[in-house]
Amino acid sequence: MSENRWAPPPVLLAVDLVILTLRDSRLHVLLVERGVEPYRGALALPGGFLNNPGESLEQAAHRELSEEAGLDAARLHLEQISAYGDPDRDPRGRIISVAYLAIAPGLPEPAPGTDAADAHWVPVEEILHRRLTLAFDHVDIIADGVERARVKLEHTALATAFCETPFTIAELQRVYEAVWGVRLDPRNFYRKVQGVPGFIVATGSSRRTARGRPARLFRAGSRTLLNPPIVRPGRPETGEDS
Amino acid sequence: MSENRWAPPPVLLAVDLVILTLRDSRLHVLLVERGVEPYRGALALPGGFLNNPGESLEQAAHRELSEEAGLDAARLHLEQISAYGDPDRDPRGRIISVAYLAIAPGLPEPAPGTDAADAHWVPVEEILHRRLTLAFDHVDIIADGVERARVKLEHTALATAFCETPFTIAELQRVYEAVWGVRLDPRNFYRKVQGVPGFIVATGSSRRTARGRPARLFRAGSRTLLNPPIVRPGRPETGEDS
DNA sequence: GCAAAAGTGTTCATCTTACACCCATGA
DNA sequence: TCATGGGTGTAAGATGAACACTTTTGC
Repeated sequence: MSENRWAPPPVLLAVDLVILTLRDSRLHVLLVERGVEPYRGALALPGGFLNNPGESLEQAAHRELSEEAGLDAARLHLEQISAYGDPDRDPRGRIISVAYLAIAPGLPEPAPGTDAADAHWVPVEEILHRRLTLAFDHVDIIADGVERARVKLEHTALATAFCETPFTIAELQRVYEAVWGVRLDPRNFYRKVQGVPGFIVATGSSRRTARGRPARLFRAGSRTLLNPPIVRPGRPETGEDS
Repeated sequence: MSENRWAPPPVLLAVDLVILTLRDSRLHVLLVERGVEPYRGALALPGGFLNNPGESLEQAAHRELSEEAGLDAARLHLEQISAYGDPDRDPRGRIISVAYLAIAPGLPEPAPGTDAADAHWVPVEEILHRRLTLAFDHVDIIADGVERARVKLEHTALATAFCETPFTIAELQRVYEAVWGVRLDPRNFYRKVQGVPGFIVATGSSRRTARGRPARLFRAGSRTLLNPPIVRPGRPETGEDS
């Protein structure tokens, strides 16, 4: 920290949320339609300014989670992605945004009549591949959040945050497939996840499905770090140099 | 973002730097002795307030890097770690700090007489294991930065940022050993790093050492993402659950 | 020649992958 | 009994750890 005789210019600080969930086996992010300028009418991440003098960044994220998305903040994964501070990222002036990644089990379309009435689940693929235009730098923030989720699926028990408790191994597999955008062999996946000590724990009961043999039910284990990791199928080699 | 009729309270924004390097085969971080309250006389990370209205967070980090550490910002690894915003992290008031991780090849002790005269390289181990007392929440920030470096050594070419160009494979191995705190088999390491396409490229020449066969010299390749990864030796299993 | 560090070959255990096969259910 | 998804066995190939061994230097 430098000397404090000179007063540094204050900035505004916002918290934005990348809320991911699985709907119909596809990865979705929650976006809200902006009611005010700038970017009025455009889709944006839910979020808001840090407004309580005593609240931490994480507490602000929890508050926005319930205010803007109507989500019970308790019992849901929340972690910081990054801070975004380009001088021209917001036309209103110098606004630094701290983005958080939240992950929730499949949720219904936000109910009309609430604060979250103008919120919608949008497939991540539409934003990242079709480059749907969003407000501010929110496409970049979503890309960073999704990449974070992709990486953490390998080494942490993050995938269970996408599932209701209890869940089947097939449901867990759909999480990996949707987030990574790959197909996995169900037989090998079955053994692989069971081979990680502490990852998932059998509840003892089963669940009947539309057809086929009933699936055993599991809940998340106490272990948050996975070893051995659940490795992502290797992307194709792109040989360069020697 | 919420409505803008009500003005949110401004906060002060600081940028702090976790500058890592290898000295004598041990991981060190650069710390400065604080000349002003609070924490006068204590060791702290180099950093300062965001003071130029038009500068991005990353530009501010580069500026602090040259002002406080006397480092030519160009050509050195710099990435954001996280934002830290606990309400009571700074006794002066509400100050949010965005921390950056910088990695540099072995550098001399900062020269007296410069802005960086009160800066010192401190072994990371002393801070993390002996829990040396630092100003603010800087121990946590260093822990996060070191953990980031540890993880990224596996999947990215970050290790080359610790080395001068050109470097030997043994030097690269010392980076992995110091950051991970492990011993690696030189023969297997030798082949492993050469087996990752694009990671390191032979320059064609060699360097004589004090004794022993001269080592081939390499420079960083164009590939930043490593596959296959350089895997960290498995930490011991801690069996829980089933 | 000897010590030391660089670099190579080889073996054995383990992990991954692919896929044949069996199990339990609804229709 | 058939179709379907859940779950098990297993063999071939790839990977990784351990370590014997060769190469090239300074002394």
